[in-house]
Amino acid sequence: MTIKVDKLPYFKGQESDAMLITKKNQYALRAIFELAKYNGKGPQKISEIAKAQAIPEKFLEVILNQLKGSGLVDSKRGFYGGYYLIRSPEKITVGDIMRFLERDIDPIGCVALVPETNCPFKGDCAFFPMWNKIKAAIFNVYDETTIQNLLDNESADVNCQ
Amino acid sequence: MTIKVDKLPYFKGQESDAMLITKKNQYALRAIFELAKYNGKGPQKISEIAKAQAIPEKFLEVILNQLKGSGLVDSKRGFYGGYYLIRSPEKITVGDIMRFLERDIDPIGCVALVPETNCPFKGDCAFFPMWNKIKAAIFNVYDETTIQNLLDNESADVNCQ
DNA sequence: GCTTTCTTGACTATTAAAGTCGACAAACTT
DNA sequence: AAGTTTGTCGACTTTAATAGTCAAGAAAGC
Repeated sequence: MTIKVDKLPYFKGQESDAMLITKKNQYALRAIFELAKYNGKGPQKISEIAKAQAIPEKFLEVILNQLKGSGLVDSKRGFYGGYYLIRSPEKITVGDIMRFLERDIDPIGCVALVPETNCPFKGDCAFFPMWNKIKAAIFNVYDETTIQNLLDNESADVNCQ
Repeated sequence: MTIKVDKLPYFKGQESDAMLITKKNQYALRAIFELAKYNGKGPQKISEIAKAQAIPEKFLEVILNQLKGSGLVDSKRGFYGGYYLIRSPEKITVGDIMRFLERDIDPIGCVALVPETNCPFKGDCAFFPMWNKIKAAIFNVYDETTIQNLLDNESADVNCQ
């Protein structure tokens, strides 16, 4: 539920206990956030984004490549190549990105729909309404947060740095 | 974000991609839920709880033992031994349980408090308000859900079974 | 043709979480 | 008091998703 910090500066692998988001998905968000900074200023190189956001470069290659399927980013090869947004930061929500990243995961997300005979979760039906509420609450926040909002946060310098 | 079901009936290990909750914590919730069913009717054996909720017995031993530290459950050894609640189901919220289970995890949960020089997350400060909102939204649901509510769900038979 | 950069698929590594084991200590039975 | 039953506890092994890497190839521009 929290983002653990005690493994800094170089922590690998998963965050601990019930993290909200995988590192890969964090990287994806941060990459798009970084692209948004240079929106309209031509393609950004993977290596630049990786450096700016402290993301392992080779891993970022994989991630950005996948993100092309989202319709949010596109790329160009060669000397002046790189990645760029194809939708403006105020029209991209975190929800758009998260939904894309989680697209291959079962969209129902409910053991309640599993045939009774297979269902080892005798008590889970009772929990189902709660998990649904939580999921809705999370996506409510995701959907109301645009990349532009995040850029604004940074320039407002509300927190550290 | 979802609870993956395509590995049933016996899936081991983690759920996929950014699950809300670990299996261990799910087991803990379900164990307390099960205890609540027999609240006031004497101790329930680990083996019975394990069977009822399809939890690996030896693993459940570890979990229930830890839960004793929460002040929500207690145990008794011997022939008529087992576990039992020491607070009534309507006075236990999911939030109580989750907070206990996550007690050893950094309570601040914010990279923003890491000294700038160590901070590899150049963009994370911008994300911080969003993560905070989400965390609050989740615990809002957790805190308003009592174990009694869950029992009521089950008897209402809203979903499967 | 040379360099740069993205592309692609297959590959390996890591590590938290999941699950197990066995000797022991209470509590009750007869 | 001997013998069950059941919880206790620490150390241990296993698992599998996530994380991260590699190397050969294909556009794009100079």
